[in-house]
Amino acid sequence: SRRLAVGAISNQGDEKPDSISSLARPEDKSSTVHISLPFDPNDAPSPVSASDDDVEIGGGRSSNTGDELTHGDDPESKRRKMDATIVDASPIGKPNREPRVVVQTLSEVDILDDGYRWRKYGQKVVKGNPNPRSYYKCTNAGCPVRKHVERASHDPKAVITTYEGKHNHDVPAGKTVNHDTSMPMVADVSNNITTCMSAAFSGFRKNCDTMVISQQYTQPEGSNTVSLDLGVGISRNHSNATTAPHRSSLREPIQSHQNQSISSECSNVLIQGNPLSTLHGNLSSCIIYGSREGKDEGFTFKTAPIDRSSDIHYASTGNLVMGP
DNA sequence: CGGATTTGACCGGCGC
DNA sequence: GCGCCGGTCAAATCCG
Repeated sequence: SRRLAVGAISNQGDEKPDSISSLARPEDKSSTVHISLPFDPNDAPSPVSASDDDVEIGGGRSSNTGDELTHGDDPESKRRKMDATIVDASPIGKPNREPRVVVQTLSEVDILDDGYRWRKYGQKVVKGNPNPRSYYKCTNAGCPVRKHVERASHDPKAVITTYEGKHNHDVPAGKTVNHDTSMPMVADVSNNITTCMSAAFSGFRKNCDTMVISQQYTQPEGSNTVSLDLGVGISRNHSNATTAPHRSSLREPIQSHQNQSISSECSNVLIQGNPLSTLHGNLSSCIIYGSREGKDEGFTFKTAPIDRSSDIHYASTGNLVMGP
């Protein structure tokens, strides 16, 4: 079950089930989340991998060699060959891709505080996007996790953060007070979507000092709908925890344009695995619907317009105070 | 002064 | 084989 619980990353080996989960986390000013997780169909065969459209579980390539993290080898294949004695440890094409989590947030700041400490090691302008992409490494010794952050070309408020790898350590003390280590994650991960959600949610959790998530996870037989009710409570205004430069004076509410529902309070998470699954929960002002990532890595949540009809969840659940 | 950031160069993959 | 491109390195610089 442990593997299942980490289905999204189980192909990478082992370790803390939510280590990767903690990666995905929106910032306080964020309103949307876009998560992409790799799946190993062999590890976590899922009955919901029906759609190629928006959600496909098991889209990830089954590498079975994804132990680079476990073994502590730095899988970097692009090592500069300054020294001829260096031998590439990963001779096979690109069999072992690190787990990748793509988080798209709407934020005015680039840096999303996910509880970990990052050191910037590069910046590059990539084709098709005038905004530079910044590259970060986890500063924790031996931690292979990297991430890159860029703003979407089409939406200057959309920050796309891509995480690669799994943290082999906990959130640095002081960054996050993660009291609720026993927080019930998704217990039954018969559905990989849920796994992804657990990843995403735990990311939220890590963002907060205290966050109680109670979930009711149901998947009616023969239905393509997954319901996930999350009661989210955060005790602390976490805005102080962010390392991002603060334009404290600019506290105008994030305007909701097309793909976002804005509420600094708790709201809904809707994962629409079109057509295969719909996940309802309460989280942080975001609607997520799954989609497949183009390549082999793939599981992607994209944001979708919130259905205001579901606003009832605002009242019925969570107190996710994301703002100051 | 130590750690983080900046930035140009370098490297390897990939397409033509 | 060549050039483009994304990703990384590392020296220089910045900053607390």
